Amino acid sequence: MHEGVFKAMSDPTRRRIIELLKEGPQTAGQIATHFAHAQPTVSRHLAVLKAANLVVDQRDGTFIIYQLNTTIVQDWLAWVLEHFGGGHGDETN
Amino acid sequence: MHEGVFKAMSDPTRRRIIELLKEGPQTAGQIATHFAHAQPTVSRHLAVLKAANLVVDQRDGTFIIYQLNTTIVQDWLAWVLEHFGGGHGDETN
DNA sequence: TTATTATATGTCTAAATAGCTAAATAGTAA
DNA sequence: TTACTATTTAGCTATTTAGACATATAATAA
Repeated sequence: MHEGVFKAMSDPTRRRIIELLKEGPQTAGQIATHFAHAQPTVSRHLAVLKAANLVVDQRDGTFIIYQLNTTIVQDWLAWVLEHFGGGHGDETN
Repeated sequence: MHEGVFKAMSDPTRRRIIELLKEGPQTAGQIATHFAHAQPTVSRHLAVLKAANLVVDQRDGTFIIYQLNTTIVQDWLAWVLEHFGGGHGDETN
């Protein structure tokens, strides 16, 4: 269920993209300027984030605007806390 | 800093090992019985968790007992919450 | 010493990953 | 239509990864 999110989160570039998008939606090109990578490389990372449903995209003319899917991020955080936080493992049983 | 932890967390088998160890220390062999994988495969996963400092091991005769490094798990959770939780990105600045 | 048990490590294979350049696509405008 | 811009996709390479089996190591016991 959260497998894709974990995989997406395992890459530092993608984590930075998520942090960037926390400050607001951005164009694929704008996102790419924050990295030393070639633009297609960043595009691939965006595709991974999109496949994990962590971001949503929306075309505006020739631009494609990426936006954080806050719900998924929050759900994942809750799941992570439930499974690895706390102290004794199964307080929900 | 948390790169190793993210990588370790990205594998489902390792996540299950962490969940198992939340219930208490276990022998490498005991851990292995919970999975369909060959013993060396589980041993390799334990080595990854150990490299990420997520677990600590301690020999007891021929056995090696693995234990969760709760501090690292908590630190990672705090870091994840700080970076991906909340709503506006840089409340710590 | 030898034998046995528990675990790790060597070595290989198949699959996945991240990076690149080049080419394709989608939209806009002349 | 052509031309231009923004972005994705194709195709490739190098690296990493997870899995397996075989072998090595470490501790104990006889």
